[in-house]
Amino acid sequence: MAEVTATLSIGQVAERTGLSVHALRFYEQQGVFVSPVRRGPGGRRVYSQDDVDWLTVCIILRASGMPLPALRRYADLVREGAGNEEERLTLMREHHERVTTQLGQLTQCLDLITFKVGVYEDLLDQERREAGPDQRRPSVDGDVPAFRPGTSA
Amino acid sequence: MAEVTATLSIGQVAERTGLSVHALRFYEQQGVFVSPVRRGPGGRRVYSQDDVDWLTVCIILRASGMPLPALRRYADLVREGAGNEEERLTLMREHHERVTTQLGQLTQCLDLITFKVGVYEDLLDQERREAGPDQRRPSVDGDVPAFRPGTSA
DNA sequence: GGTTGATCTAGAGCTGACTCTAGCTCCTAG
DNA sequence: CTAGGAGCTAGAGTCAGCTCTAGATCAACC
Repeated sequence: MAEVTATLSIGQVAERTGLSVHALRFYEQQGVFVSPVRRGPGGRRVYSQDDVDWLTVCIILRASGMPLPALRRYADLVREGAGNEEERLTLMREHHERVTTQLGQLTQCLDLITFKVGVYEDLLDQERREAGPDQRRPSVDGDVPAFRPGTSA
Repeated sequence: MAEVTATLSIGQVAERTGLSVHALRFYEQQGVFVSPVRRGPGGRRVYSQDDVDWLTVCIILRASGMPLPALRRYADLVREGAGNEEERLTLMREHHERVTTQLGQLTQCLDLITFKVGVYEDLLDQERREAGPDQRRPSVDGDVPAFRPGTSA
């Protein structure tokens, strides 16, 4: 047992995960950790590499919009141990769907932005080409040509 | 002038945009509309098709995480009329960046999920193949094999 | 005339995810 | 021995983005 499983303080974990110490305590209180965070002398939290690994997963899932309750649910299942893989699968598949939906929306948005950016670039280009400084058209009503969703390259 | 530019009540707009009437009033108060929403008899809001079109754009931008203040800023620029295309371009490019960043994160998350789903599917598959009902292994500590970011197909 | 039902305004309330504060305990260095 | 810094707990505060409520108005139908 010469394994010195590096233990980390809350500050160190904050530093290497990018979460704040506040957030770490908050996550703990929310039951996001698989194993209860151990305590060292003086009641201080002691984190293991496993904790950090788990947090890394949590951070990715959070970044993709998984709500904390779902994260807790997942942690609960993992904590329970083998035998509930179906539930974990369900949870992951649900999130998979959320994420793909989101990807769709983002892509649609990217279409829109690309379209708008193109329009404005053309406009500015044209302006520049057309004449020297100070040449203003009567103002296009509202916004440039309407974006028709699905009209992207 | 035989153009009967269909006018819509707040309820109708809510219905066809999917926003709540509350949200519509809130957006208006937040200055998200390009032209002030007109009022009909009795002070009731009267929306035009243009308003709905604009809302459609707003909804897409919101869905991709553009904050309301940015939306307002954009509306301000459009309201001002031609001449500020550079600013609009900047705004859009900024959002473009946010969106691509987000797309990256989501993709990373999708990798993770796909990996986990694969693991659980294999596990369940194996279990099913291995024997009839009730056969439980001593419990895999923590979670299945760690996910190494960037290990996806 | 009475009752819906949609709207209106102003403002309070809610949710999620943190973030911050106060007051206290430790540990370490000078 | 004391000063500083990191940590602790409990709980309050914040922010975005809505959502809901109350109390009033108004048009339309029975």
